[in-house]
Amino acid sequence: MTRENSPIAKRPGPEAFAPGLFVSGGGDMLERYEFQVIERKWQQRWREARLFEAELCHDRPKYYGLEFFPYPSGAGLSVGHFKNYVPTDAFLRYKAMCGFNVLHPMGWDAFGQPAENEAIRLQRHPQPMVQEFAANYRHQMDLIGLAYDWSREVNSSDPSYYRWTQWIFLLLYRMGLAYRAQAPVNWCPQDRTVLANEEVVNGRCWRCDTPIEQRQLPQWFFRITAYADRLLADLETLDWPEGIKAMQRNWIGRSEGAEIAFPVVGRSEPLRVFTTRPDTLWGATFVVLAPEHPLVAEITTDTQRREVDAYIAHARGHSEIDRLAEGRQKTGVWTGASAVNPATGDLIPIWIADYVVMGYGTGAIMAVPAHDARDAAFAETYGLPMIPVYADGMTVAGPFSGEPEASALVQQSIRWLDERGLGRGVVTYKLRDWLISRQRYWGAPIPIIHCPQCGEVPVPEDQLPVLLPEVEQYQPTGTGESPLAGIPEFVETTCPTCGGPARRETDTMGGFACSSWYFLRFADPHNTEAPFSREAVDAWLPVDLYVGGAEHAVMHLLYARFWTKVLYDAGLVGFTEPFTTLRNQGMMLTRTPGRTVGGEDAIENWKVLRPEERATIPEEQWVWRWVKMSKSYGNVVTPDEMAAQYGADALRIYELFVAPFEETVLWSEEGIRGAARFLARVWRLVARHAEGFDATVWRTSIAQAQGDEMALRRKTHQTIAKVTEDLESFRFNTALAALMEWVNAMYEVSQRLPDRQRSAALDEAIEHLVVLLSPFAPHIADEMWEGLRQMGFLYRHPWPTPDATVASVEEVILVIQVNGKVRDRLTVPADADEDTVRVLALASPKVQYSLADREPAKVIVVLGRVVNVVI
RNA sequence: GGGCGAGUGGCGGAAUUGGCAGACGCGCUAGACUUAGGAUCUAGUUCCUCACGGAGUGGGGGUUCGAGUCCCCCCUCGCCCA
Repeated sequence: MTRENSPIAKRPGPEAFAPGLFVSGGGDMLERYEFQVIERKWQQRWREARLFEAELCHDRPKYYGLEFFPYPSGAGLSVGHFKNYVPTDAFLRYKAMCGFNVLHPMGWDAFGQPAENEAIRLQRHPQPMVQEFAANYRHQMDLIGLAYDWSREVNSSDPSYYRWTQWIFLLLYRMGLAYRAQAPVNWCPQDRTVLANEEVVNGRCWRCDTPIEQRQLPQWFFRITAYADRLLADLETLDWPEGIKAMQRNWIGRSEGAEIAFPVVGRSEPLRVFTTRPDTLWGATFVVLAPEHPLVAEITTDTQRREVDAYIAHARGHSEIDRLAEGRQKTGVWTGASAVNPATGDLIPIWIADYVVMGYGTGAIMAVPAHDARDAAFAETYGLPMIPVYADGMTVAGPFSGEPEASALVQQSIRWLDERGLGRGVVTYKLRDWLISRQRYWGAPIPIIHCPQCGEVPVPEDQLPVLLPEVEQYQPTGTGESPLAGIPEFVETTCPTCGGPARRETDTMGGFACSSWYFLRFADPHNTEAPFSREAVDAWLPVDLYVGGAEHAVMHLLYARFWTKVLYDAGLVGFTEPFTTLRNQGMMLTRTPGRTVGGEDAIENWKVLRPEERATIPEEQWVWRWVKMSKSYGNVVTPDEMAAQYGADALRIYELFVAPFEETVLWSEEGIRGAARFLARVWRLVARHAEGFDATVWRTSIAQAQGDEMALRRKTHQTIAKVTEDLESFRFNTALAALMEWVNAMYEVSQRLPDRQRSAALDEAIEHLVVLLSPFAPHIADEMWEGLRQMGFLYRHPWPTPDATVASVEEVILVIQVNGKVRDRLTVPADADEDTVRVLALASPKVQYSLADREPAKVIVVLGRVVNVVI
C-alpha cells in the first residue's frame, strides 16, 4: 500500500488541480478517479483480508443485519433491487465502525415455485440452474461492494440445508404441530399445485396470477393456529412498521364472540353456530350452513336434495376468497330443514350458501338480516324476514329491550346465554393452519413414510435427508400428486417400524418452510450435527435489523415468527421473536412504454409494450408509465452497466440520496450522473490537498482556529453529528445532503487558500470527510484514505465523535417579525437573554419603520429563533 | 365500504417541541475557461411585480403572536383489508 500505487499520489502537483486544469490531461470526468481500477482493487483487498467474515467474540456487542432471503432469478439483479441492499450495507458498515461485531450473511431461497417455474420455462433442470443464477447474484452483489460474510452462504435446495428443514418438520410432527388432513384447498391449475391461503392474492396465484380453484385433497398442515394468541400478543414487542403489524393482526383476525346451540327439528343434537354479535340473536331469522358442512347431507329433505346437491357442486368451483368477496351476488338453497331460535323459540329455516365457509367458526352462522349487510343481501334475494334488535339507538327486542344500544350488550348477551345453557363465549381466528404440502418436484421432500400396517411413520433422524431423486422429468402432473409419485425407486421403501413394504410421502414442502429458519442457520451454517447450536443462535440472534419489501407481511414474516416460537418451546433457541427491528424499503419504478387497449379508461387498459412488440406500434402512440423493472418488460437497468459507466460508488450514492429509504422512487440516469459528479468533486478536493497532508500536524494547531477556519470546524462537527443521527434513523438521503453541504463549504475555504498553504481546519474536514463517506461509498473512501497515507481499512476505523463545543454556535441569526411578517434579521450572541434580544429587536430601523410610531402590543421572544413584534 | 399513509417549485425531495418554506440534488438560464464540451468554475432559478412589495405547501374553515406542521370538513392519489 505505497504512495506510488495510489492514483492520487500519481497526480501532478497542486497547481494541476486548479479548476479547469485538472481535466486537460485528457479523458472524461469519470475516468478521473479511475473508479473501475479503484473498485476492483478494494473489492479484492477486502476479500483477501476476509474483512467481512464475522466471528463470535465477547469484547464487542454483536449486531446482526439481514435482508430477506432472495430467490436468485435468472433475470439477475436490477438497480431496483439495490434499493434495499445498499442502504442496509451502508448502515451495517457504519455499525461496524461504531464498534459492533457485525454479522451480515447472504444466501439463496432456491427451493420452491419461483425456481421451478423458471426452470420449466427455460426447459432446464432447476438444480444447476439455481446454482448458476446464485453465482450471478453473488457476482453482482460483490460488484456493488456489499459487505457480506460469504463464508456463511447457504442454499436452501442443498441437501446439507434441507436435511435440517426436514428435521424441523419432524420436530413439529412430534410436537403435534404437523398433521395430514383432507380439506378443501386452493388449487392453482397453472402451477398444478395447492397453495397456502397466504399465497392466494385476490383469488389468484401469487406466482402466476391464475384464478384459484377449490379441490378436496389430503394435505399437510402446520398448526400455526395453536400459536395465534402468541403471534398476536408479541407483535407489541416488535419495532416494525405499524402497517405490517396491522396486516398481521388483521390476518390473525382474532374475534371474540359466542357459540350458540340451535336445536334442529327432528334431530337430538343441536347445531352450533359462531357469531361475534350474540346480542343480535333476537333478530336471527334463518340459519346458513357452509355447503361443505357435514350436517347438510343429514338434514336435507328429499324434495330439496337435488337442488342442494347441485348447489354444492357449484360452490366447489369457487375459491374461498372469491366466495367471501363482498358485493358479490349472494346465492343459496334451502335444505328443507328448520331450526329453533333458542332465544325466541321461533322456527327458522336452515339454508346453505357459499358465503359461509367451513374454515371459520363452526361453518354455520345465524343470519341477522337487520344488522348484517351480507345477511340482508341474502334475505332480500330470497324473501326472508327481517327483525330488528336495535332501532334509533335503542334495543327493541330481547331481554335488554329499552336499553340504549352499546357494545357492552355483547358481553351481557353471552352471560345471558351461558346462564341458560344455550351458548358460551368463545374466541375464534381468521388465521387458518398453514398448508405446507405441494404437489411439486422442486422442494424438500416431506420426511414421512406411509405403512399399510403402522400408518404414518416419520423417517428416522439418522436416515435424513430424504434426498430429492435426480430426474429428467419433473413437470407437475396436475393429477393432485407430485411428480415424485411416478418414481418407484423413490416411492417404494420399507417401514422403519415394522420393516414391511411401505410408500414414501411424495409431496414436497412449500418454499416458505425453507425460509422460516434460514436466519438461524446463518449463525452456525456448517453444523453437521444439528440445524444450529443453541450457543451460536443465542449469541447472534435475534436479528437486530431485518430489511425487505412489505409484500411478505403475512407470509414469510408470520411463518418465521411461528417457527421461532416452536423452536423456543422445543428448547432449541432462547428467544421468541426472530426479528427485533424491521424496515421496508420502497420500490423502484422505471419509465416504460406501453399502449392502451380499448377504450378511454387508460389506467385500467394500459399494457406494457414488450421489446419485441415495440416495432409494431408507431412511437408517437406509445403511452409511458412508471412500472417495476422486469426482464419480460425489457425495462431493466442492470447494476453491471451502471457500475461500468458511473462506478459502483456512484450507484450506491444515487440509491441512498434519491429519496427516503421507504419511498417509491423513479429511476433516473440523470440522478446517478449527479451522484458521480459529487464523488468526482470529493475526489478533486481530497486530491488537491493530499500532497503534504499530515494527520498529526493539523491536530497540533487546530485549537487556534478562528474566523473562517472556525466556521469550517463548526460545520465539520455539526455534520458529524447530523450524519450520525441520520444514519441511526435510516435517513440516508439527508445524511448525504449534509455531506454535500459540507463539501461545498470546504470548496469555499479551499478556493480562498493560496497555493501550497495548508489549513488545519480544512485538513481536519478532509480527513473526517473520507471517514464519514466510507459507509456510503466505500471504494473511493478507502482509496482516498490510502491517498492521504492513512493505514488500514476504513471498515475497521472508529466512527468519529463530534466535539460538541466546536459544533455549538456562538452567534445566532434571529428573525425579527412584525405581525408575523419577516422584517429584519439580527446576529446576536447565542447566549443573549430575552430582555437584550427584545431591546435589540425594537431598536432595528426596519422594525421602527414598520411600527411607524405605534406602540407594540406584545413582543414574543423565542430565544435562538425568532422575535415577533405584535401591534 | 372500512383501515392506514401521502399531497410542498419544471422534477426527486428538505424543514427540532408550531418559529426564516423550498436545504441538498436533478433540470434549466446566463457567463467564464475552452479547438471542443454531455467536463469544470461563477451567478441565477416558487409565482406575480420594473421596483417597493405582495402571494404561496391539494381546496375550504378554525386554533395561535405565529401553521407545511395542530383541529374540523372536502378533493385527489397510493397501499392494505373487504
